[in-house]
Amino acid sequence: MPELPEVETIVRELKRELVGDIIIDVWTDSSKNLQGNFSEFKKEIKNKKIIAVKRRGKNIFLFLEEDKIIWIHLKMTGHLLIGKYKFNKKEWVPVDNDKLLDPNNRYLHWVFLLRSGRALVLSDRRKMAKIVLLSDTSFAQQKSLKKLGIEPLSSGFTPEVLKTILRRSKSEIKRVLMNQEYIAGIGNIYANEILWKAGINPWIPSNKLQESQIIALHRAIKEVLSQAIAHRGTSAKDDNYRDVYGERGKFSSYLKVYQREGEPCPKCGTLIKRKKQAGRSTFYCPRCQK
DNA sequence: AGGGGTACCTGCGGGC
DNA sequence: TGCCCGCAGGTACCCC
Repeated sequence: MPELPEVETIVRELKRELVGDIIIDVWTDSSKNLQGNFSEFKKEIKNKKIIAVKRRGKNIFLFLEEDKIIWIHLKMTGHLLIGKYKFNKKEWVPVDNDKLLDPNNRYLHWVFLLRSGRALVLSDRRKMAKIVLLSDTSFAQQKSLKKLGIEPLSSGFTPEVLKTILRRSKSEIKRVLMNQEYIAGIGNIYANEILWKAGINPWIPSNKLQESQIIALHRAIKEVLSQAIAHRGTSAKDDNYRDVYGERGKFSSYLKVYQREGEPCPKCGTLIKRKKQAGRSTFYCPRCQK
């Protein structure tokens, strides 16, 4: 589900809301999300204070005292919500009635009860989200984390650096953008939007991009991602994404091609096309992105 | 290396 | 209405 802008929005709020709070208990009906044993996990994190929250690519890390790190990847449909919840017969429901309408409350699978009386909740319709308990040492040993590419919004991500990345691969440019080992955090929505903005064909080999295209691509990556963060992420047609308060992301109304098959390209009026690429939908303007 | 496919899971919407 | 199909923001893994 969430890509860099959504995860960044979530993490900023988690940081504000959770740092200093203490996990007093944890409940789940879907221990498959967890790598490892649930009772062990519970024992390790119970009564630990949350001291920091960080993001890396699409990964979320809750740093607890005594060298415990909860690593969460939301995958396609994971959501983190904060609020007051109560156990009603056999399911958790929000105490605040306004939140009953949040579709994610139907799929609550993890509840972290907090000393403050609130809960951090993971909703996950497709149960693919991943939770792993790490220590500083095991954190440093995680292969998939070690392999993560550069943060596209960091100051180190310059046009020169992008050029070096692109020259390394003959793969189609959209695949490279979505490959977390090259650049961390871009998924299908933003890859589509970025390539449209830069006027680049999603199928051209990464190492064939012209200098001017690399400059345009670099600018598009920075602009699209930071604008999406400014609008608190994207809740697309299926209304899936919500922030930790259950609010929609407002970048949806700024999407130019994603889920706009058959609609006119905002630049030239040609109808937007959709084609399968690497098992995903690629939306593009056949005229602007030749 | 790089492209294709499937698996993990579940639900929704469209077509017939 | 009911059923089948394709689709979904991600990623790991297998095959050629």
